[in-house]
Amino acid sequence: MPRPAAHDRDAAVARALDLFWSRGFHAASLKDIEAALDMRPGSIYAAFDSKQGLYEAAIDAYARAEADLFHQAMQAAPGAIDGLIAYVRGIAGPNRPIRGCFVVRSLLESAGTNAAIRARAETVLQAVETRLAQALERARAAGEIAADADPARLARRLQGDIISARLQAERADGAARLAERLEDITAWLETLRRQGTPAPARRDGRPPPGPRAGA
Amino acid sequence: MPRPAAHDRDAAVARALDLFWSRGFHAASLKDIEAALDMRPGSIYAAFDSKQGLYEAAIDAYARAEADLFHQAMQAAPGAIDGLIAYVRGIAGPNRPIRGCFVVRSLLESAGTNAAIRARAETVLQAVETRLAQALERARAAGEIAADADPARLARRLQGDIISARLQAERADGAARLAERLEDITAWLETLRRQGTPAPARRDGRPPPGPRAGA
DNA sequence: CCGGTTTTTGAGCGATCGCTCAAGTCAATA
DNA sequence: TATTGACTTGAGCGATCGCTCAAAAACCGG
Repeated sequence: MPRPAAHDRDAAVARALDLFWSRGFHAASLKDIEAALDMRPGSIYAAFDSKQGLYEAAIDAYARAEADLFHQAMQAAPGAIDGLIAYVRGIAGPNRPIRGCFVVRSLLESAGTNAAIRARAETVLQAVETRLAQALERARAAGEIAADADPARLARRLQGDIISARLQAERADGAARLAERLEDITAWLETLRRQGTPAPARRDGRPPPGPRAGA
Repeated sequence: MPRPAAHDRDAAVARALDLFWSRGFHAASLKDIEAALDMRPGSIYAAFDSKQGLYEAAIDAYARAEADLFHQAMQAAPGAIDGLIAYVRGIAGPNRPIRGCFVVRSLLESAGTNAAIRARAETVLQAVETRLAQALERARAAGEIAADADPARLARRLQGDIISARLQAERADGAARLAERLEDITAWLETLRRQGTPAPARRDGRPPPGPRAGA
């Protein structure tokens, strides 16, 4: 009975993400958006309510894509540290943009002006941090890294390092800068692994001792 | 003969910096600027040519202030590594804002929209990197860190870590996050120092061997 | 092929944007 | 104290902003 939508919502959000990623929220005008999505204002507002609604949809899509990449890397790897290394290496993998993290860009731009976007960006960053902490906790439980390592703190550092590496992609010669920083991160992860127990299996039934501050 | 300016240029730029720092370039309207500087449009344009001119003046003032802090820390310290540690600690010192780096914010916001600001931000980042590399080279020459360390690469990593630490200040509970990350950086600098030659003085007249990749 | 429902269109709304400039203000000189 | 000339003021410019809505278009079930 009804007329079906002429546009593909996911594709539209993907194009919006690309636009917002390169121009930011304020500098991307509705004229830009109309051109990028090949949609007229009425359709855009029917589908996304507002420019901000579209931006939030873009953040969500980005977060989902990032989570997928993470879980793919973890699932394909034999151990948690291997998975983290694969994930980090994949950041400069083929078909991946040489750009800073979109969520970080969102957080900075919205910091003093838009509480809703800021909150969404924070939530995503927190979710990533938790994901990393869980992987590191798995690595600790499996004896891949030191039994007294602090997964939560290590996760904060790892996330900071990844964000920082990706930020370097925004500078001149960004690809080389990004690659170098990713190398440093993987080297650090290897260092963590070297501090684990040589035999991966637990030797007794007792849980490992409590955490200490990260290296 | 002429009427002297009623406003203090440096104070005006400082207020503009604070405004741009919290709202960014696009979201800071001229109404906001008029209020922050307590100046009317005519005076603002007579003094700074354009909103962008004021922004560039703010970047320059920020860069100068950062350079001063760095040189003060280096001058007061007995060695180059001590100076770097003091500088890093000072980032969370009293009277210092709990905020991400203004130049990074500028780089990200201007990336896809404003080549002039982007170039200025890049130039400042490059200058900071060079400063750090020179300090690390001094540390290497003095035997404070390993003779085969790569000051340029270590500088890129150190700058990335500092930027990343300051970025954490933009998140919830930013002060604690910032402090933790700064601790990690100083711990890393101490590690570098432990890899230097125990006796600080050069043992012969020959220069130390060439650099290798950083730890 | 028509009637019913939904989507798309695009002109254009009021608000705000960055910015200009003629008039007014004020301090230093003569 | 009158004159001079730079600085300040603020109304308001044209352009653009995000957004609305009535009309036209398009698809589907009957």
